[in-house]
Amino acid sequence: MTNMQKDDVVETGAAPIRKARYHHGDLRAGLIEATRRLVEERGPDKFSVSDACKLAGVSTAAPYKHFKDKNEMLVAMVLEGMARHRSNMMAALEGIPEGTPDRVTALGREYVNFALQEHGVFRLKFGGYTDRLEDSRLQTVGESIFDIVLHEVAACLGESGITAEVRRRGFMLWSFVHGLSFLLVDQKLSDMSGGVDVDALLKDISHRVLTD
Amino acid sequence: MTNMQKDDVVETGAAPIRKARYHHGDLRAGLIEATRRLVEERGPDKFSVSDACKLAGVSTAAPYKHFKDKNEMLVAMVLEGMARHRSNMMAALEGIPEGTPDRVTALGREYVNFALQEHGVFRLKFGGYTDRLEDSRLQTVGESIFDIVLHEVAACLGESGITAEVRRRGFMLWSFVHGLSFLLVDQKLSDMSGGVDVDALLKDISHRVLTD
DNA sequence: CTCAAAATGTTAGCCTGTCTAACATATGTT
DNA sequence: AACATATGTTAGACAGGCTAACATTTTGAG
Repeated sequence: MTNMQKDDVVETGAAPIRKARYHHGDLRAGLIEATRRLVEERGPDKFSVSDACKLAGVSTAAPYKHFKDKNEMLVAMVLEGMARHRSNMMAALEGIPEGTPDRVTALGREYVNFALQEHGVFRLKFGGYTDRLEDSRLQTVGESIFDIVLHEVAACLGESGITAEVRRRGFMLWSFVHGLSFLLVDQKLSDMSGGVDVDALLKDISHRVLTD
Repeated sequence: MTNMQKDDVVETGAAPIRKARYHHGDLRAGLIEATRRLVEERGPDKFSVSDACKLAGVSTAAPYKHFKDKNEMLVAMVLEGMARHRSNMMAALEGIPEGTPDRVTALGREYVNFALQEHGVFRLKFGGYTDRLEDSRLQTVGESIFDIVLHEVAACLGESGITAEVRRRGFMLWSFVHGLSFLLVDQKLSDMSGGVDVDALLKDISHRVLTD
């Protein structure tokens, strides 16, 4: 039986995203994008490879030419997301005077923003589902983001390098902002504390951790 | 075809946990325990209902007499775990003078302990996988644990009731301890900060947040 | 006590989803 | 043009969640 040649129709609605040819052009990227959309919309555990295939407009076997398995697809998507996260963090520092706690606060705000905006990525990266953690590239990009924070903390404390004390303070800040992100994503703040102001909270914490 | 009558053998090794009769006795509890074990050992996403059935020594259809679906099984297990968490938190206060920050620190330590000890429960409760959040009983037990913290924070601040400021400080502390728990579970501390002392960190944070 | 109803188990099997095997088509290098 | 390689397709094996139909115990009303 010979394969059917699909028509080269411009897609109308929301679903598939290509002019249906035998070869996609860049299916790898297309699948990552489809994965991202689905994970954000339906959540990581509702995600299925076959849904991603429908969205990308290919058969359910196609992804396995580009990814080892479902998990690799998710890792690839998270890696892209974390790269975005990193560049957002860098951008958040623009125009804020060096060595001020405001820079640390800005990083915290951006961290929280990302968690809320791309909570699918955030949860896959940090929700800690077993084998996804083991990818060393994920480890690396995570560290590079923490390094941005450490650099600002050092500047605020008047230290020239990343001393043990800088690490300690940086880790305190990270813990706080990280936990805050999870609680906000889970809507604990609005549910269990009245209308607490996130910005004020971040500023307050930065001050408390960076002084003394 | 008639069902086979199983022998009433005392089980030897690790696996199934009952004297095989047609009726289990308390299958609901047995399945929850099996679920707990498997989730802790293999992680929440590797968990399967059929594995739990093997461990409990019943057929794969049996659970559906006790739980609506897989998700309900996990919710039931997490509810049990959170009850344990709550009583551990209460116990952690024993023998520590009232109104001291040491009580808050002790609560933080116990929170982190639980996350490390029962990280499967912790991740299911807070990793935020969609529909599990929607159970109001999970919400309730979570709030009751936060209330323990708020009570101690109020005492430290010399407030008689749960004021807005008490909530704000309590939320800060929760954010910190919550984030710390996630980072410790993910082993970020040992990887990215040298040998930072968790106890000292908790004490330091309690002090910073409770003063001024 | 008796026996019907309710509770709780079992087997069989459907369905969805992951992934592999075998095959088809496109691309690019010579 | 022609082969190798890359990338897609269909068919189907297998696992896991869940339901339907049936079996066995337990319960409780008379």
